Amino acid sequence: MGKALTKNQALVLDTLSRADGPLSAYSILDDLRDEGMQAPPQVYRALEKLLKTGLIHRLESLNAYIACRDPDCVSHTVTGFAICETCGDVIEFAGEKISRQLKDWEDDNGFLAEKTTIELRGICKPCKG
Amino acid sequence: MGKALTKNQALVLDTLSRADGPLSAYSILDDLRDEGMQAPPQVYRALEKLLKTGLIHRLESLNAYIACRDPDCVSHTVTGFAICETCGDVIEFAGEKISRQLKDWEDDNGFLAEKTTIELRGICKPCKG
DNA sequence: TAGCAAGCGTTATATTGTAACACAATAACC
DNA sequence: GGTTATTGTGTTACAATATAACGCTTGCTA
Ligand SMILES: [Zn+2]
Ligand SMILES: [Zn+2]
Ligand SMILES: [Zn+2]
Ligand SMILES: [Zn+2]
Repeated sequence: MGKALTKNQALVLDTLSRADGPLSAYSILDDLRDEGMQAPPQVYRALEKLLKTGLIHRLESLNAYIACRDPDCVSHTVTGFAICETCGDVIEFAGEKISRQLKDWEDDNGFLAEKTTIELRGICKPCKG
Repeated sequence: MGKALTKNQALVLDTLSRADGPLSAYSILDDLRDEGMQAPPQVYRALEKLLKTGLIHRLESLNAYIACRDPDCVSHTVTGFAICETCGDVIEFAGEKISRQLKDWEDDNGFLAEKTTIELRGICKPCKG
């Protein structure tokens, strides 16, 4: 049972859920000025919590955040993101096989991964036409 | 035939090559003050060029840069990095199989990746003991 | 020799992220 | 209940990362 969110956490999550793409911390802040959010630390603290609970993801190559839209995300070993450079769309994918390949590499090399980042930057199907 | 590097590009590459781990743009700048490097744009422009030619890599999850140490790096479809949170070591790996899995996903989903980021954050073999 | 592309040096600014502090709400415990 | 530990809050100030824009130089090359 996941803990209830605080007001700020709920606001940030709500903003990310409504957005149709990744948002920077500062654009979240701007969106929430009217709701009483006033300074970066408030946003960053909420983001940190939401990341820890897996409700959102951080896109490292964009310095941006996105709400998790995959219902079984938690069950995946790794989550990948395909980011369209043209329309900005982000597709979250599971990559079970990739996950296994990475595990193999880890086992072979004695590396224990705590977090895995997989991000593709390119052009999505609709944008290719 | 790769073009010769300019002075600034050579300086930046040299700094990254000597380093035993990833460096931030600003620490490169600090290292090169005595060599005449004075402001961020000079470093960033050199980094951009070196990235384009594949001589260095950018670690997205660290906002840092590292010299390529894999002799056949260019022949790999994707390059992965395992970053130890304890000692800071970075291991560059090839991931041919992973590359193929990603290609499969791309084909299935009509996505054309131009750049692929794979970064593992965790603990390396020596640090685990 | 004129034009062009790439790089350079510089200043200023934009963007992203934290440290630190005092206080408030919440949860845990006896 | 009352005490205490944990977590979150609001705030100010600042650090770290990255880019815009300008005018100039250099080396090709047509
Ligand atoms: Zn997810
Ligand atoms: Zn697209
Ligand atoms: Zn490489
Ligand atoms: Zn290590």
